Amino acid sequence: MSQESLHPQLSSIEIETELKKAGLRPTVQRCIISDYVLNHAEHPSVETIKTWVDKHYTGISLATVYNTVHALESAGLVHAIRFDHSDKVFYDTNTTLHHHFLDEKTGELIDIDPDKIEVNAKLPEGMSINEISVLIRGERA
Amino acid sequence: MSQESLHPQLSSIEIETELKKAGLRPTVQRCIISDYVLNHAEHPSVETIKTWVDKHYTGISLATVYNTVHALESAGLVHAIRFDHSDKVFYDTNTTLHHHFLDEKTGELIDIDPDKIEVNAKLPEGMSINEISVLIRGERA
DNA sequence: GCATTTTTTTAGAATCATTCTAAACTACCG
DNA sequence: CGGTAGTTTAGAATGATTCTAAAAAAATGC
Repeated sequence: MSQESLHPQLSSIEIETELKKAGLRPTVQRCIISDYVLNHAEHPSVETIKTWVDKHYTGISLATVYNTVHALESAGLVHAIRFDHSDKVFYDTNTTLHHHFLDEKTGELIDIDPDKIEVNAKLPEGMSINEISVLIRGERA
Repeated sequence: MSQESLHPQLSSIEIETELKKAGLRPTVQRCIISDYVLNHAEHPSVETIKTWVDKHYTGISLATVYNTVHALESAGLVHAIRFDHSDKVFYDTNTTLHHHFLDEKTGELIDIDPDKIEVNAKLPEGMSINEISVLIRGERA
């Protein structure tokens, strides 16, 4: 599936090396949180992460969840995204350029591969483009 | 300029009728705030609005600024937008479909007319499209 | 290994944007 | 006018996030 290219599933062991490679110490807490965020969650918010963590482990503080997502973000493993419809920050595992589809019925957010969307922009003189991101709102059958 | 089609400049008198037409009482505070938001500001945040209001008038409360932008929003005169780079809500005067250009150097946000950007999306089966919005990040010379 | 240094985790306090509340005020309608 | 409904207000409450300072854990050096 094309899902695979968007969310490469790393095993728990790989998480540890992934963190190390990114210059982050693979502490217990970080491994737990990062495994969830990078391998299992879909655009989670901090709230989502904390809820999941609390259900499966004890004694991981909210501050650590924040610390960890910030560490992942600075390391480039994750991307903070925001949308008009919510005041929450979501974290996107997919740090390569891609687009989003928002199901307006369910609120579900789905990654769209960049080669599925073609954008042609005629911008005014002097505007240079670094990045284009598209949000499509709609519904899934 | 194409600016005109995006930000129709209403005179203060028209503001009053505009508010009435939208079913909002044209109170003194609302006229002041709405005139700024609809006629003079560019994608203001509540903070921006409050700062401006405080500089030009006295005794308008923060709560009223919030109340007013919410009223404008429910009336469809304004649109709340959020971007990855900021945790603030911005209000967009232009409620018709359009796109945005974000100058990554200055943080300035510029409206882009929809006919300047062509989008071709090949979505998976069963996804219907209600609206497409494009954000271009780049720099202006 | 053990002592030292550095980084991480933590609980709780602080902050910031936003919403709520309840009382005072204003606008509109007869 | 006088009453009713809508609006404004200050300040309290909320919710997300950041900060703080101390305890814990990990890495480093010998």
